Amino acid sequence: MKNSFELIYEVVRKIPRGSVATYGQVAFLAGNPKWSRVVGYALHVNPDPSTIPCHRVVNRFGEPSQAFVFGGVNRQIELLQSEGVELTDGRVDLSRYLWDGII
DNA sequence: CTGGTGACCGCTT
DNA sequence: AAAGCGGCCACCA
Repeated sequence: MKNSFELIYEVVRKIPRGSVATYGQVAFLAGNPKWSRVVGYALHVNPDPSTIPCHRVVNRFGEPSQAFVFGGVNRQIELLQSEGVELTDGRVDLSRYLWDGII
């Protein structure tokens, strides 16, 4: 019996490199579109940041979370750029880099 | 044990 | 069309 967090972690772990997914997308793939909040908390505990690319998860506006205490809010932008994701005005073009969910 | 909060989103009026 | 509200899970005090 997997907890909701496990499902969320698995979905986030499946996010391909060079693409980004939104909390709603992860929540939907996890099985419940209303888990968007749970997704945020799941990444908050982020038990394994090495395997869980939380930096690839952005809010609905394509911006990184404000409370992203991952070692610096800018850190996330740096990581995304390092993967090849183009950031526009601190925002990600969801139309171009939004993960289709087709792995 | 209970209450409240949190990296959010979708729906209703 | 816009604005406001609720909802789910887990952890903390």
